[in-house]
Amino acid sequence: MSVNANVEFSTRSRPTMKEVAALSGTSLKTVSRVMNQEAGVSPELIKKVKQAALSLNYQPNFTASSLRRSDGKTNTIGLLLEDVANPFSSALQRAIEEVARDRGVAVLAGSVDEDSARERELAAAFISRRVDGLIVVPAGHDQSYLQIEKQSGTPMVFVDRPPSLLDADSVLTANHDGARLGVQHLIDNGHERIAYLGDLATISTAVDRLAGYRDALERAGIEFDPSIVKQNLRASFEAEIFTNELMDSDYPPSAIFASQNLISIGVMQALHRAGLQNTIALVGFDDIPMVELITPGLTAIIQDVSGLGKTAAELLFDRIDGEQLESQHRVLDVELVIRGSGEIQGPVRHS
Amino acid sequence: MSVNANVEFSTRSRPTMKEVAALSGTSLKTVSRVMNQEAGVSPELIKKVKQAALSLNYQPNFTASSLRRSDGKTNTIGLLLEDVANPFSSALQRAIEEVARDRGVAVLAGSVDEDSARERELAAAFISRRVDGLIVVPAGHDQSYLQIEKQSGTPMVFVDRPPSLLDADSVLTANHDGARLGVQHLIDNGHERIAYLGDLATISTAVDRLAGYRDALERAGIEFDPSIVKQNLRASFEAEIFTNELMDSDYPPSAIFASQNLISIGVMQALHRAGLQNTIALVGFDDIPMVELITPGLTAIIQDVSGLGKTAAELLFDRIDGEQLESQHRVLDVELVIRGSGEIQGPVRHS
DNA sequence: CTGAAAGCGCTTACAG
DNA sequence: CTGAAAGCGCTTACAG
Repeated sequence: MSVNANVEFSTRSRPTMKEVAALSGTSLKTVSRVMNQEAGVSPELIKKVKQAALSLNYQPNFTASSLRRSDGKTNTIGLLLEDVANPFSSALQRAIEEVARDRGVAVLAGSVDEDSARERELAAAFISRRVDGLIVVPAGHDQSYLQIEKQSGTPMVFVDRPPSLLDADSVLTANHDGARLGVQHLIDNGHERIAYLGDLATISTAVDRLAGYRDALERAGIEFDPSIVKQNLRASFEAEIFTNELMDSDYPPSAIFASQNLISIGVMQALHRAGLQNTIALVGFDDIPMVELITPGLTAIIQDVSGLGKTAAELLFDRIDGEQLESQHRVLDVELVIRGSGEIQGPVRHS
Repeated sequence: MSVNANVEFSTRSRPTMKEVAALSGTSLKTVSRVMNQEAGVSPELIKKVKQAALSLNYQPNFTASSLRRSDGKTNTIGLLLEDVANPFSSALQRAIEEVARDRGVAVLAGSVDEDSARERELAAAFISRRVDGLIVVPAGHDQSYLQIEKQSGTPMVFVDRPPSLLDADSVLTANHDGARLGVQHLIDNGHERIAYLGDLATISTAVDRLAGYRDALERAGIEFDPSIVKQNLRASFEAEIFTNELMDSDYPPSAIFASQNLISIGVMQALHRAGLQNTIALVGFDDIPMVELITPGLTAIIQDVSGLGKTAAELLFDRIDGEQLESQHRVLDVELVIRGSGEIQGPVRHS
């Protein structure tokens, strides 16, 4: 049974300020004053207007007011994420929402899916809706298309990956240093033959992490061996396959550095299946869910995803508030969390 | 070094159709015709207008056009989720985005956090921005505040949980039948003493799953024992604690039904820590990530989260397109995925 | 303290 | 095929 069968299909159009004015016997301008809580309206008129608004169920039209208002703000920002469904993106979105919420700002979000055409479409869609600012995890390698938009006064902040061919704010993780730290940890535990399994070589974070890996090897005087380095792994199962190949090879590594959580998962699956999880050391970049249930626990380089989102949102709102600074570039530190997999000892004896 | 140091701080205001008209020597209306690809403009004028638009970097203002257009559509919908950061919500968001994307519709999303005040605030924020429709995972127990909005012609669809005190479309999972199926599976494997660990008793899905549990027991002639039933578990660690209590009790259950993935994780942690993961059977509602790495694998009732989002979005767009149907109520089937934890045999012998 | 007029950037409804 | 006028729902700038 319908709760309100009698009104089910009646569609009254939405009341306007003009109608509220008519019902309350005042002017449009007075209604506007009351709705915006401007000072200098007599208590009687305030009461009348509020009553009329209530009885008509008046709901202010924020898009109309934003069109006319001198600041032109829509109190809406746009978020371009890798994929709203992946844990990194959604943690980012959550942290940004938190900052936006406190300011009465709504958040438009979309998935770029590592597709530069999609990135431009989404940016255009948000711009045509006149968002007050943009937070972007870029997929393409040329953000110059946003130059005009930036000059037109739309603040924008890049997160996780820096913009290319565009000078703008960015908030990044210490990818190079983080990877170096992780590989250094394996070296400290007696490993020399350390494989590297990485993401798409077109993603800047993957490039930086590989550089960090090489840096750690170089500092320890270990030669770089391309045969135990694999990039462009796009899924856990690809990492699993390459791990199997490594283990079946003539000269397998004693340790693995996984540049990303999906890759860590693939490596762990391969090691578990081969019964090598307590033999081959593993350090991963990024945390994985439910890490407590797996033995040995994953030793990992953890990034501050909430911090990335919060910092990006704060920078963005500073710009929206009119601050005119040079481009800001923030780099957030990582943390090495020790859980067992990275402390499996390697063959090298340190004195 | 800045890529464009010379223009860094110059903020040109955004060009309007009027300016494009002036530059191209045509009228505002002709520019509007060209931008909207209306038929009946001479090729020469089209060319002139396009050139002028390009040289001014004209970007259409969709909010302004939506204010004037007769359909009034903003091509934006609003999503009220439990928490954009949780996997269920973000999978839902992703599926909805997919459908919206094909129609050129942008998605506003926000987290309700099981807070009914927050639910109303978010709904109001989206409504004041004149979204074309709302998809809601309700937290509160009274959605009558949306009645007026619904009558005003804003389509809305409820997902995962039905609306209360409001007649509207809904897309739900078969929670009762799914839970019954899971508990039935444990009974079929020889269990009679089956504990139930559930979420907040104010959430309708939790209520339905508990009812499904009781239904399965009743059908098998097993008496309901409140001492091994716990509701209102809000985190994995709470489920872990209660599992420990169960195991330490005088008459522990031989099997556990976990009504939700966070609870499954807590139970698994407790069982693993006690070394009982191959002794006590477990079936969970909802999948957990990385299930492949854990032994025994979690036997689970899997819901079609993408299907929920896709169906909800399709229903919503049907309404936005003007279909005037009675309220639609869809219920999506679940699947029992067998992975080992639910097939641990209980004490009862079936002939 | 209150309100009539103009205008935000567009589209609609008309007229030529 | 083209354009001048009016108006979407509001706020601004001004006058009383």
